[in-house]
Amino acid sequence: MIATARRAQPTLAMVARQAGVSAPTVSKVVNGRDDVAPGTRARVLEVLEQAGYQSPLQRRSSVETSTVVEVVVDVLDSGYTVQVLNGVLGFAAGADVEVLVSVTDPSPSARFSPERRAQRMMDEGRAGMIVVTSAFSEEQLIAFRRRQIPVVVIDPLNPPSADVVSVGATNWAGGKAATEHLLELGHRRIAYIGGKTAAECNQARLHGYMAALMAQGVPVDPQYVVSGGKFRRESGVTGLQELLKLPHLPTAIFAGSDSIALGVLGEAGRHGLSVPGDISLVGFDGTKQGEESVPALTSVAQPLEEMGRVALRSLLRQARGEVPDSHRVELATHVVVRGSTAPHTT
Amino acid sequence: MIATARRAQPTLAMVARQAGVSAPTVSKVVNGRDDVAPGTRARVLEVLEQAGYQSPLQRRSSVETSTVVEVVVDVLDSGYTVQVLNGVLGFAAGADVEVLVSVTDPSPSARFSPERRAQRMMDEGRAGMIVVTSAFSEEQLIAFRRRQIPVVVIDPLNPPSADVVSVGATNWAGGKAATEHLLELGHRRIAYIGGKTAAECNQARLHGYMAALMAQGVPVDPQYVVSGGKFRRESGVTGLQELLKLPHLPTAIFAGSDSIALGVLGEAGRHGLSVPGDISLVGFDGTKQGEESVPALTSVAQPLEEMGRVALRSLLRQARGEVPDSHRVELATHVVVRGSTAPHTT
DNA sequence: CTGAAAGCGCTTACAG
DNA sequence: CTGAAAGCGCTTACAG
Repeated sequence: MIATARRAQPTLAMVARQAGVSAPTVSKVVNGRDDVAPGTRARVLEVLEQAGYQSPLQRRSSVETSTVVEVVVDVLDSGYTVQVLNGVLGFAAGADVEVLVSVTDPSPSARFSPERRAQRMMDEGRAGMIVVTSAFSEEQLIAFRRRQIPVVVIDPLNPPSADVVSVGATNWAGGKAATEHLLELGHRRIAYIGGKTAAECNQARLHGYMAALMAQGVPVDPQYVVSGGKFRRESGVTGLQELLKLPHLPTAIFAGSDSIALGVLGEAGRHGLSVPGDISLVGFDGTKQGEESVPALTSVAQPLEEMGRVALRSLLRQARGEVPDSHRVELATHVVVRGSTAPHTT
Repeated sequence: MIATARRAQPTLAMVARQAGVSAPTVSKVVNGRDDVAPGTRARVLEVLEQAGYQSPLQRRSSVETSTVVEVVVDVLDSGYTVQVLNGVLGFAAGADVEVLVSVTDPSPSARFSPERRAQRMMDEGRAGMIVVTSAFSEEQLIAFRRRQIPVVVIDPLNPPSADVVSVGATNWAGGKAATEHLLELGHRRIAYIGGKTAAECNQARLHGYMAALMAQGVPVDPQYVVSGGKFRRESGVTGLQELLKLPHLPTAIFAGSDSIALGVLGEAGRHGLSVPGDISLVGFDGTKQGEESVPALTSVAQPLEEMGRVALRSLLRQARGEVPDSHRVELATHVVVRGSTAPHTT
């Protein structure tokens, strides 16, 4: 598909002629003066929009200004976000793009409401937005698209609509591979401690886990499936506590995230359980924290930096007016075997 | 001190009159045309600079544009940088400031040389720069200041000159407190595994350690002072290996950073040494990683987020033309006692 | 190389 | 509320 050839930039005078008013009147509308009749204003606004009028400031900034993309994150605490951001930053350095990081405003008073955010992005001539948070609703994301602001969502909680470009990882395949690894080690009582139940990625991991068990003819025991609150340590702590109440402790646990796995690891230590001696443990994400824990965590690595890179590349393509090949890209996960898993001993 | 009252923005015509040339000539200089005699160009440039001429684009952007500060980091791998950045982001959200994160270009070809960076910051009307890397030399930092670009350095490796504002932590006091903690637990053979030897903060920590020992009449044994390469895991790994060669293993180790301490922790495990059973271990920084290791690390916490906040506040003050109270601020450290230290047993 | 003249795009002040 | 007229700040085309 070929980008529409741009007509010459319309001037105030051209807009005025087309709207059937004088240049000063258009000037007033553009500058938000209030001495314009509502009907006139509406008509002028329409022509302005339709003609794609840009003030000289806007026009220049889109030419001379460096490209700035905005990355919206919840908070930079998890290794997950940091690694995605690293990927974005890495690609940005090579592409001569600058990266603005903004944190989702936790307060509901919403100084940075999506509305204001969109307006600001327009004003500042930002190239687009990479979303690494679930703070934006589907409708909000689509609203950005309507304003022609390119958006890419990283691993959205809900199945992404075709109107929003998203980058994720092969969660189902990863969950399956993690469970297969444990099965190969001889484990049969394998538990899953999940993250946010409704999250698309959590469901995919859970179903990958179930698929692996079923393929081996191992029945899925609902007692061994613990839904966590979030993809956080606490979920691992409470998750293991629940499992400890069961008559038969599982011999292996697949955790929905490295954070959860690290929670399990800490809690196991507190109960005198050895990992991998008593319990084999697999995480998900492949974060640095998991790599550096003792024992180091076997984990399903998501290519987080790669996801950041791909997100930025896709965003820049959109900004150039290219149509993305696909509105959804999933990058491969792979199991990294480290010290937290061992063969099942009877 | 009162900020100088601003004169009305000079126009091209005013500059032209003052330089004794016509407006078109000034226009050419401003726009970098090459049909201007070198002497004329030099004279015009001087008047432009002295008069503080801004193009209409620059003028508006400093009024209408949101405030953007740039944070320059080496790479977002260490918890240290991430936490400082979190502090900056937190304060930024409240102050309606946007944060641009840029990574020090590792390649020497230097697409982002300090020169180009400074130019870009001027062009884009950035409010200033927070530096969390040692990639800039003292001279380069001062060069930024000369161009009126506010700069704040976080915990510089070298003692900061009075021309550059810096924010750090009380490293000496922290090193002393860490060592006192170990002394109170009854330890006497206490080693120090340091980071970058020449770094100001490393020296301060080392000397705090020595001060604590000397105050207790414990001789400083040079064998127990291991200079690490960097503030990284590897230094802890090799540091412990060196200590293991000594006839008497220390009963406690004060590491110059949490990363080093985690390196020690891992290596200790590999040698069958228990922490804190055989060796008590104290880190420095108070990072999340240290908090989440098993056992959790006793550490000298730096108020990293606070440092980020203070840095941004100071930067914004500079940007407003206020003179900082001090060119150097050190925020208090404090020992957080966790599982990696225990009383000395004989 | 330089600058008087013309021109461009927008805004302002004000008469109706 | 509207717009003709004047003006502002900058740029362009070109004569010298």
